Amino acid sequence: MDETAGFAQRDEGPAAPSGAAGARHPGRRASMADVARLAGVSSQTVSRVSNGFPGVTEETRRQVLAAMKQIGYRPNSAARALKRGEFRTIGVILFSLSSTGNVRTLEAIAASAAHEGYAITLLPVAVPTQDEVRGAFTRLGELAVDAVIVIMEVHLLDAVTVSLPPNVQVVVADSDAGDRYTVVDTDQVGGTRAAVRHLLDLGHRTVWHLAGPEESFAAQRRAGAWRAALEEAGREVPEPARGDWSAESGYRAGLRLAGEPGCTAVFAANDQMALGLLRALHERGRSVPGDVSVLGFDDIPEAGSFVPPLTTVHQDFAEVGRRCVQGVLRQVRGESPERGTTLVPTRLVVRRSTGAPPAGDR
Amino acid sequence: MDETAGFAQRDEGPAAPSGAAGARHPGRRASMADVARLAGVSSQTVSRVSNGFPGVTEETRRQVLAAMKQIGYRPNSAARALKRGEFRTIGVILFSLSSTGNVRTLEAIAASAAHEGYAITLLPVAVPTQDEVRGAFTRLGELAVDAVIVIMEVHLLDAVTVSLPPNVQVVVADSDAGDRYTVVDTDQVGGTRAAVRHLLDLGHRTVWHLAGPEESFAAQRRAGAWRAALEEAGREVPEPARGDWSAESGYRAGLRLAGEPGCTAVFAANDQMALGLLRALHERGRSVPGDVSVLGFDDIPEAGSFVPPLTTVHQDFAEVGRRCVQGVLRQVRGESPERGTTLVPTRLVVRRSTGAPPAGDR
DNA sequence: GGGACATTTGTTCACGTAAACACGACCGTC
DNA sequence: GACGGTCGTGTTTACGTGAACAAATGTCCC
Repeated sequence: MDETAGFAQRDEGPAAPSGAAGARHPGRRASMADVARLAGVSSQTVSRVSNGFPGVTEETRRQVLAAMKQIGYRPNSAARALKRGEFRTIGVILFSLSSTGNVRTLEAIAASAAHEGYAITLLPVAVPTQDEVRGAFTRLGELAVDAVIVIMEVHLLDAVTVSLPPNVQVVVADSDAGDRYTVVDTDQVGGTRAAVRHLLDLGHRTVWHLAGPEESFAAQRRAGAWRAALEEAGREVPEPARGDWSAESGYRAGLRLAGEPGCTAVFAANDQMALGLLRALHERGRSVPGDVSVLGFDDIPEAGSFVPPLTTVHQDFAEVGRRCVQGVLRQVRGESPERGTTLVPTRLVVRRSTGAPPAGDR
Repeated sequence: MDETAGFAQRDEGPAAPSGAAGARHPGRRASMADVARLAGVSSQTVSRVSNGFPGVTEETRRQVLAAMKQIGYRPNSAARALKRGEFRTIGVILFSLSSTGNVRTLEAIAASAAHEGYAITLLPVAVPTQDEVRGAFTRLGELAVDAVIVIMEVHLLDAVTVSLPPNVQVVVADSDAGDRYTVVDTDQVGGTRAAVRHLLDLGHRTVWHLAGPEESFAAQRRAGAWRAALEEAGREVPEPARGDWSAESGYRAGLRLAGEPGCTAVFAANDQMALGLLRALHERGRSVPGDVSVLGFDDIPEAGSFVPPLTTVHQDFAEVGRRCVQGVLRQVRGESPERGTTLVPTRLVVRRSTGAPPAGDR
C-alpha cells in the first residue's frame, strides 16, 4: 500500500528515463539501460537480476531492485520474445462463446495457462464458415503465440487449408481426429451410455432422443452412443428429434414429443434443449417425471434449478481445459509429439426429472 | 486451396531459411532477410511490401510476394512490436467467466478488437480477492498489451494499489467511478425503473426485490433504483431478499418470498435468480403470473424458455463490448482522454411471467 | 609471492523489423 | 545538356533483451 491511486497512470515515473536524453517517445517505458544507469551497473547485471540468475552479490541485487522500483521498470515482453524466440502465449481459437462448454473450457485453459506462466490470446470466430475460420488462422499465423488450442468441430477445420507456422503446436478440444492432432474430449459415449442405462433401469421400455444439430460432431456422437446403448439392450430405437442446442429448439421439439404416445423418457443432447423440452411438456400438461422422464447433458449451473431439477450428465470442462494446456505445453517443450485422444470422464447427476414410467407403460 | 493438409505443420518450409547458414534454431521461421535474399532485393523492400507501403514497382512487389509465399514467410510480431512500440493487443481482465454478462461482453470485445486489427489477451482472476487482483495486474504489467479493459467491480480495483505502465489505457466496464476512468455500462437504473413501472402499471400495490450480493455494485444500483422508483410512486418499500446471483440462491430466497402475504410481484436482480425463484414458487404451489409476477434482469438466451417465459430487462452486452473497444482505442490513439460514463440503453422484454395481481390484492 | 581458479561485473553483438537517410536512374524543363 | 525533382531501391541504425565472451577482482594453495 505504498502508492496512491488505483491505477497510478503516472505520466512519467518518479524518475523518468534519464531526462530528455533517450526520451523520444514521451511516455516511453523504462528500459534495462535506464535501470542500469540509475543503479550504476551494466544492463547485463540488470538482466541477471530481472531473471533471477545467480552470480550477483546480494548488495548489487538490492540496489538494482531498488532502482527498478524507483523508475517502475517492467521488462519489455516484445524484446524478450524476440530474443528468446518464444512468446509464452497460447492462442485459443473457438466459435462464439455462447456455448457453456466452450466458456468453461476456456476458463480452465486460462487458469492453467496462467499457472504455467503463459498468457492466453483469444481468437473467436464469429460465424463458422470456412472463410471465417481461414481468416482466423491467417491472423493466427502472424500472431505472437507458441501454441494453439482449437475448440471446434474438426470437420470445419479440415476444410480450412491453412498452414500454421512451423513449431506452432496444436491441441484440439472436443472433436475426433485424434489420429492427426492431440485431442482432449469428455467421454461423451460413456456419459450417454450411463444416461440411457439409468432410464432403462428405472423401467422405461425405451428412451427417446432429442439430438443436437446434424453437423455437430458432439451431437453425432451422443446420438450414436444413444442408439448403440438401446440396441445393445435390445430395445426399440425411436426416430430422434433434432434441435440446434438452443432452448427454443428444444421447446419446439418438445411440443412434438409431448404428443408421441409411448414416449416416457427423453434424453436431450444438452441442458438448454432439455429446458425447452421441460417447458413444452409443462405446457402440454405432461408431468415430469410422472409422465415423462427428462435427462440432459452438460450439467450447466442452472440445471439444478429447473422445474423440476434436471437429471443430467456432468461434463468436467475444467479438466478438459487443464489437459489441453498440459498437452500443448508438453508439445512446446518437445517432450512428446503424442497424438491420440484423451478422454475426460463424465458423471451422471441424478436429480428429480427422472423416475419410473407411469404404471400403464411399465 | 493450394496447400495440402489442414495444418501443414511443415517441419521446414519448401525452401528452408537458406541452408545451414542462419539455421541456428532448426525450425526457425523465415525472416525478412530470407525473403529478401530469395527475391534478390533488400530487406527494406520486403518490409515495404509486407506493410503495403507505396514506392514499390508492381514487378518487384510480385517477386517479393512470390518469395514470401515460397518460404512461408510470416512477420515476426515480437520484432514488429519492439520496433513500433505497440503490440496491437488489448488485455481484458475479468472475474470468472461464469456470468453471462461478462462472457457476452468479452465476446463483443473480441469481435470488435479483431475488426480493428487488435488481438485480445485474457486475464481471468479466479477468486476476487485483493491478492488475486493484484497478481493479475502485476502480470499485466509485463504483458504485451497497449490497453486494458477491466470488467469488474471497481471497489475491488481500488483496493489494489498497482500501477500500470504509463501509456497503458484503461476502460472499465460495468462499474461506477466514471470520474476516474472511462466507464461503459448498461443503463441499469433505467432498466430497473422500467421494470418497476411495468409491474406497477399492471396493478400491483408494490414490488418486492430479490437483490444480488451486497458487495456487487451492479446489485447495489439495481436495488437503489428499485427503491427510488417505488418511493417516487409513493409505494411501500418491502425489505429486499438477497441472493448471490445463482439460481440456487434465488430458490432459497424464493421459498421465503412464497410465504410472504401480499407479495404479488418480485423483481429479481438477474435471470438466474429469477429462475430459482420460479422453481420455488412452483414448488410452493403459487402460480406465475397468476399469484405472483416475476421479472428478471439480463435476458439470458434461456429466459424465453423458462416456465413460464420470463419477462426481463434486456442488456445489450454486445454494445457494451463494442464501446469498450472504441473507448480504449480512442485513448490509445490519443484522441481524447475522456473520462466519464457511457450508458448503453436497456430494453424491457415482456414475456409471460408478469401479469395483473390476483383479484383480492388489487 | 606467483599462478590457478572462482566469482562478480562489464562489453559486444544478434534477434527481426522498420524509420531515416542515401543513392542512383529517369523524367521534364529551360 | 545541365538542373531540380520524382521514384524505386539499398544502407545504416535503433528498438530492449540476453547469450557469449572478456575483464576485473578477489582467494587459495604451493
